[in-house]
Amino acid sequence: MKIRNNSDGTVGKALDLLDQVAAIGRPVRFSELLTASPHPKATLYRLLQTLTSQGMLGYDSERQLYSLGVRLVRLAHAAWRQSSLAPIARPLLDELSLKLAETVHLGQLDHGQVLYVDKRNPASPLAMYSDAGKIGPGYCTGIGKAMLAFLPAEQRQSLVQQQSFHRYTANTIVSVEQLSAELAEIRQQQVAFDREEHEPNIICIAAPILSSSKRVLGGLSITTSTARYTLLELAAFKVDLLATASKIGALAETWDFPETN
Amino acid sequence: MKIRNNSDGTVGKALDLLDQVAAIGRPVRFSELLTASPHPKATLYRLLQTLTSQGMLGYDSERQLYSLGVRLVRLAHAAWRQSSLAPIARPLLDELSLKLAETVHLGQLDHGQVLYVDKRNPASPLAMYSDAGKIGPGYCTGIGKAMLAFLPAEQRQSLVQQQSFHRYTANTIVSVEQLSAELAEIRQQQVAFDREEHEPNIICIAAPILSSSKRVLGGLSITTSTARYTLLELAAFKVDLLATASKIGALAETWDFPETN
DNA sequence: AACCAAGTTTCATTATATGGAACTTATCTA
DNA sequence: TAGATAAGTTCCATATAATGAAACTTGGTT
Repeated sequence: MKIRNNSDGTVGKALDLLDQVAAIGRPVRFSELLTASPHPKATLYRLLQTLTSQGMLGYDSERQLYSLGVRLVRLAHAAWRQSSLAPIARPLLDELSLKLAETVHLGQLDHGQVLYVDKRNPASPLAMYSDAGKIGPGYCTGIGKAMLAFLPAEQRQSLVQQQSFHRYTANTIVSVEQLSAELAEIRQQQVAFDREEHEPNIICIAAPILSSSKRVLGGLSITTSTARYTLLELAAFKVDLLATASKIGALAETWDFPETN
Repeated sequence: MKIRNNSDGTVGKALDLLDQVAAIGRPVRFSELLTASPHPKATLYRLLQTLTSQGMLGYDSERQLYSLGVRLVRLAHAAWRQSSLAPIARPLLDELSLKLAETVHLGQLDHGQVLYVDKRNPASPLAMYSDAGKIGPGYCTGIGKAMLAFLPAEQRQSLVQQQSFHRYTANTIVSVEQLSAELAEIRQQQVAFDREEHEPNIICIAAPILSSSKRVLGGLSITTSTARYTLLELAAFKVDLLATASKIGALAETWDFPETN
């Protein structure tokens, strides 16, 4: 899963360390990091010092625990604001979610995986970082497959190879061949389906968001459960889905950022 | 405002560059970054390459524009999840906001400024300057003053000195002396008020969130407008505010992070 | 076609990161 | 409580990576 082969010098090492702390998912001691670290004690120690002093990590000196720092949240807020996709798509997500009364996701591609950047759930309101920022597998989510399908052949094949397949359900795609065939099908259909491939009873229809030059900017999906709709019925959302996806793509292109803030 | 004196080597330079891109607030060209950069062309170029290859920056090759990268959003999501404050406080914010029917903010201290990490806005949404991930001044917001007031003396004085005062309204505190006096008052009262110091007609009552050892973990505020309440009436929320703040503080201490994810 | 600006690569030099080992706390154990 | 063990921190010669002046390439303009 973690294919970040090229080191990119010291900066790369520092950022990998951030990932390591993120992956653990809770505040962590020096020694715990050390056992899983490719670096010797002194090197790891200095990397942690640097990141802490920079605010990328927090350090609880009472308990001697490192955790991800507040500077990340600040930077991510700026990232979200200046992404051409998320702020533009907001009103369109509202509209789509309201019209269909179903959950809508907006995602972007991140190293072959899906990064969810926004979500609308008609029932419960959105809490910013609890939903946005989550990642999901590329090969067994609607958005993931939709985005992969419309990538340039070379990049697509490379990312397909990199998927680390895991059988979440009986329907999960678990081979490069299966996935490639599915992606070809998606290119023809213009939309991707998640046929309970990631979670039982959860199905979705998804489309890529493309620029005018057909570059993949992101993906859009409508998610529901088998209790509410069959896959066949879900296909009826195709028109609305594609319309919204192309609107977002068009807006993202012409978007001029506000002069100052 | 930007007191990040120590360079911390290459990693520090790279992170400063991220801040620079964030501050511009929109996708930006190489040359624009170069004019504002302390580094020569080649150095800046390689820093950008590294950050882009690491996913901390995105690069639109068609338009030759750099922007903050998706990896930041992923890391911030993890930061939010593993912060001891935000996930724990969630249900309590809901409860408080619902009970009082007013806007509730949760903040943390970041270099003397307030970083808002969560927000609850019941039915009537007041349009104002705050959202998760946003930062606000420490010296003229309720949360900021509440947190500063309860810091250890040495740290408090240092941060008070670092504030760059700007008179947003007629009531804004604009000197170190005024602020120090206000903070002393806040320590006695246990709560801080924002008396239209940041935005006209916006007032709030705020309290620090403290650990059992009286360390400042964050701040909590109830915000409203002068159209709805007077400052005096706002003081009636003190009991509920302090109760919720201390509940959050207690929970944050005992919180055991889930084993795995 | 010649020019200019923006972006990219090169390479010798310099500065920085590295990591083995010694050292200093904390924590456990008998 | 001493002694032992582990965890965290500092040191310093060496190796490695970052630097930046300059040359080069690319794309656009007159």
